Amino acid sequence: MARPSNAAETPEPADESYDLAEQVGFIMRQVAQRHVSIFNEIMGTDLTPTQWAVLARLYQDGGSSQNLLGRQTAMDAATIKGVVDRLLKRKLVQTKPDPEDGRRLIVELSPAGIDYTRELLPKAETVTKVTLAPLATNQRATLIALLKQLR
Amino acid sequence: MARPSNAAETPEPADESYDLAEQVGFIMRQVAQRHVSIFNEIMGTDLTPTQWAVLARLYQDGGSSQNLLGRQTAMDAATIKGVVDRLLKRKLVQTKPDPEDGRRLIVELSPAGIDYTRELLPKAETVTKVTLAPLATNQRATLIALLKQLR
DNA sequence: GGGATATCGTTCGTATACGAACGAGGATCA
DNA sequence: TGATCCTCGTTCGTATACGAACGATATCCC
Repeated sequence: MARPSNAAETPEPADESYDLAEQVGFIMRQVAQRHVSIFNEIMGTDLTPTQWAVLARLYQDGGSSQNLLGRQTAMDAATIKGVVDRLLKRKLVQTKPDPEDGRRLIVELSPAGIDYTRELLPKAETVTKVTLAPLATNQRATLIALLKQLR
Repeated sequence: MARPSNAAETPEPADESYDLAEQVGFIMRQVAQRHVSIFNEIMGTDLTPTQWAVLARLYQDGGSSQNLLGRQTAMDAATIKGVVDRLLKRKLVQTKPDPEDGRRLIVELSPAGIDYTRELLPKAETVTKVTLAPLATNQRATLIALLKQLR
């Protein structure tokens, strides 16, 4: 059986022209999948992209409250909690209450987490390089610029 | 506390230059989040982007085996099974064994699924339009072309 | 024919992702 | 001070996402 056709109906040009494979959302999902695959190959499977985002952000800026950390790494409160919990279990981060705000939980890298992150930084750069490898240098800049407009 | 510094160590230019917010993977995740948010607003919350991908693909091409359907919609065997199961529960798709291959399960739209998909197609096009709205027309084509090279 | 190999669907475990609801703590303002 | 509103962290439920392992079925090839 081919695509459900209805010769009796008035043709709707808009409907006929929809091709899943041409939609930005679908293409982006595929690109993201390739990127994660590259990430896993290069970084090793024991760390996820999301977990790495947290480590990298903490390495750059030092500790912050859990919610703020979530905002900085593009995760909502429920998601960042799970990620921080798993990093806590691996002793890569540590937490303490904020003395100035009883609601806040400060999250920061543990000494082991600092070392671990520093070791992985070159690999993380490689991940980006390999992901963008199919593009020419000027194309890479163009892509990043366009994507930033769609955030 | 700022970023963990080590004045005593030899500076590593590569490490110092890593900025999470500038990595393709991170930016793409943010763009994907915005896209899903737009999708939910326009389509209504009762259908996910992945479920929609299955409906749209089945509408375009008719039924196919569950595994092939997964490949066409960029999902692995375990993921497509869950999606098909949920669409089955909502009676938007139906399945039957492949008479020519005892291993295969043929998945196709139900009559209700065909109607439902047809109704949603214009909205799905709007999702893409709104997602790309911040870009000029020629920029949209450029972005799609670049992304396709990174699949 | 029959054994090696590959594919298909299923299940399990783990990790995002996020809406919704909740209680505790903080800030604002009358 | 106290009522109101906001923020923060937590928990629950649901839906991807995918590696790994498994049994059933096909196919290949000698």
